[in-house]
Amino acid sequence: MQFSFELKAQDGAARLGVIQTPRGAIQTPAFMPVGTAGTVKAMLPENVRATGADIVLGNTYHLMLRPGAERVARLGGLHKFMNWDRPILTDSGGFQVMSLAGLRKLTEEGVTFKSHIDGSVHELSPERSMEIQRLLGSDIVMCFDECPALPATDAAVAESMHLSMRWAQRSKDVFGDRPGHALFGIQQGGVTQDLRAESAELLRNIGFDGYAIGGLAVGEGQEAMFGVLDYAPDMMPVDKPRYLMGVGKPDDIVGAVKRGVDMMDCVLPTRSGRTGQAFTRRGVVNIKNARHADDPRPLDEDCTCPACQQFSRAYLHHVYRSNEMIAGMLLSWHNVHYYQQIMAEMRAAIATGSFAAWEAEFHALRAEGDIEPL
RNA sequence: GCCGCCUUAGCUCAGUAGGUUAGAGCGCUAGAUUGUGGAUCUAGAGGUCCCCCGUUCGAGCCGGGGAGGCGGUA
Repeated sequence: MQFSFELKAQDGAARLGVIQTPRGAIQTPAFMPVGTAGTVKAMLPENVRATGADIVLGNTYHLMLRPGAERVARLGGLHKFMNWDRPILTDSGGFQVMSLAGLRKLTEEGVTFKSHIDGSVHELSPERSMEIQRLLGSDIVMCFDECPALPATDAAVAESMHLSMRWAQRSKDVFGDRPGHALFGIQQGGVTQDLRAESAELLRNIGFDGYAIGGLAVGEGQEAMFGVLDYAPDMMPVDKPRYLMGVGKPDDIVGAVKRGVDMMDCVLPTRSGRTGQAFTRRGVVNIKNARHADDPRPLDEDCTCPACQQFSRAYLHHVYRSNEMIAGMLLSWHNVHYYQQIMAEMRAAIATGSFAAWEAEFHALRAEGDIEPL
């Protein structure tokens, strides 16, 4: 089976679709939990799947350092290795070009990293990134790019974008023809419309299976990000999936879907889960806060996840404060479940042309705030 | 009973020749976190320096007495 995308419905700019891959379908708009090092941290694959996730992420840079792409390949590929037989999207390592800025050297050829684990030196280039993602067995491969931190000058953003576009061409050249596997280009250009348009055109000329919007949620703020999303999705081919990388908080995701984004990923549900922050319909709950210590009520009375069905806020507070591993497990589970719940509701709303009404209710419930203290 | 050591933030402890507003780590109270360095960062609250008396311009610090704790010894 070939990789394909079918647009099934549209409601305003919001799109309902389905991506077909040999490893299963991905209903869009889709939220993709992040499993950087071959695990959606603190969750079993079967439980990630049960929340409704069709696809998870892996990371080129982290898996390259440990356990090593060749080793994963020898062991049968990333899907078998981490026991997730559905689609996997792998980030190219481009984000680490930014997040590990202190540990790397950037040239036209690529990036030299000093391992944060043992200091060993590793080279990452478009060619090597493609090879690693092939060895991992990734279903959706991302071009190797540079994700500049914002704010930055237009000149710096333009120079970085042009480098990423040259790397995109090299990525495409090496990726070649791999039936059933997709290669996504990544638009850059910061918050400057002209640069975004130029980047999109360069990517369209190369031709990809999907188009990502990169370089957002890196310090520009939600208003600026939505400003870009007001025009960036329309710069992409209508018949290919559009992937907003690294976003975001629940209201970021709703705003992105509203503006025509089909796919998103973010570490927040799992990272926040591990650090005591829960996302609910009524906003954020910091379970570490002392006010939950005696609260027998669930995190969210309307939620069907195990954390909410089987445990009290008092218990979640206790296990978090006691550094018990189940705290990160339960809160991650809840957060991923909540994110997938939102996605399912948005897909249903788009299908029935009621996205605006759904969105209004989403914001109204959050405006009410968390449940009253006891 | 005697001898020695100890007593400073919730806990474990620093502390300057005797000199403004007494510190640290952890804990506590909150905040941040967006293609995951299981990371990190930010802010805040909290003190009868065991008690009393004395010396001194000035005592957590020096002297005396007392209380409590730990260890040794008879």
